[in-house]
Amino acid sequence: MPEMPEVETTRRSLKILVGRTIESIHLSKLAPVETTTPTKICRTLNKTTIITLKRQGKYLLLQNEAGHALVIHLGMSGQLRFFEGNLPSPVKHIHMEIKFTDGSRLRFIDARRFGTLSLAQQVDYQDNPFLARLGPNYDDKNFSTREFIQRCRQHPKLSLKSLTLNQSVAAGLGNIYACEALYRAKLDPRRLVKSTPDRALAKLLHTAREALAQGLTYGGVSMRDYLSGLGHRATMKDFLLVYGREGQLSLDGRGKVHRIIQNARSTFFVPTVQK
DNA sequence: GCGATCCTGGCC
DNA sequence: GGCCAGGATCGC
Repeated sequence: MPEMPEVETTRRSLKILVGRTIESIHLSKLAPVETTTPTKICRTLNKTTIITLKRQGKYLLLQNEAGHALVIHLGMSGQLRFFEGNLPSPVKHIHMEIKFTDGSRLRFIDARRFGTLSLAQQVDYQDNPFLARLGPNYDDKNFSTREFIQRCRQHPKLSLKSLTLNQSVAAGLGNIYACEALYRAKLDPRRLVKSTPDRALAKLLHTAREALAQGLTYGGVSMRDYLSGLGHRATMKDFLLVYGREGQLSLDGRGKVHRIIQNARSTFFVPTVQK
């Protein structure tokens, strides 16, 4: 999926939605609506105005004046695209289209339908089961190293790779940045949390933040189908140290990149560097 | 914990 | 045709 930098890039590009009033919402028959119903989504948001765009981990929240939010997860292939004028058509896999009173539109396009649309109506969003499960955001400045380590210790049997992908420990990393963070921390993705000292976990938090921050600087990875909300290509792909480099040297030339499968996902790492 | 699974599409 | 894909849940 789009990971945190891609979602945050999308959020920033969609701030132009603020102040727009929803005229209507159309959901496709196959729209990945979870934990609520299309009717509820429409009834809750129709004729209301978007006042803020927030993000929790990889979830985007479009919040209205009543504090109710449409919660969007882009899954693996989801895109949000905003249009003011002409619409490119025909476009396949449009699963949601919001029409605003000024004639502009927001589309949710998601070929694989791994994305989700849901609602959060309480101030703390804890009524949304997805958001309730999330740990603190990696980019939350109040998220301390101490708390991160405490949260890691709740899962002693997880491999470090599984740990970094676990959104309840800390939210925002996906497969690419998990590989990048582990490489930067010189930690073997197969290593278990229980055999990893606090110092190394602290390092991992730091490198995860570094990798995400760099991703954000370049506006996301843009592997094959990611586009920001306005349709610009991103370039972070050119800066990945290990992800997607099986059989090649890491980008910084420190060793040969191997690919293994963990939890049915590819892990790229450099065994001679990561211990 | 791990593997299977939900989907479609791109690439070799 | 087979393999791969930025995610996350569910059942064993």
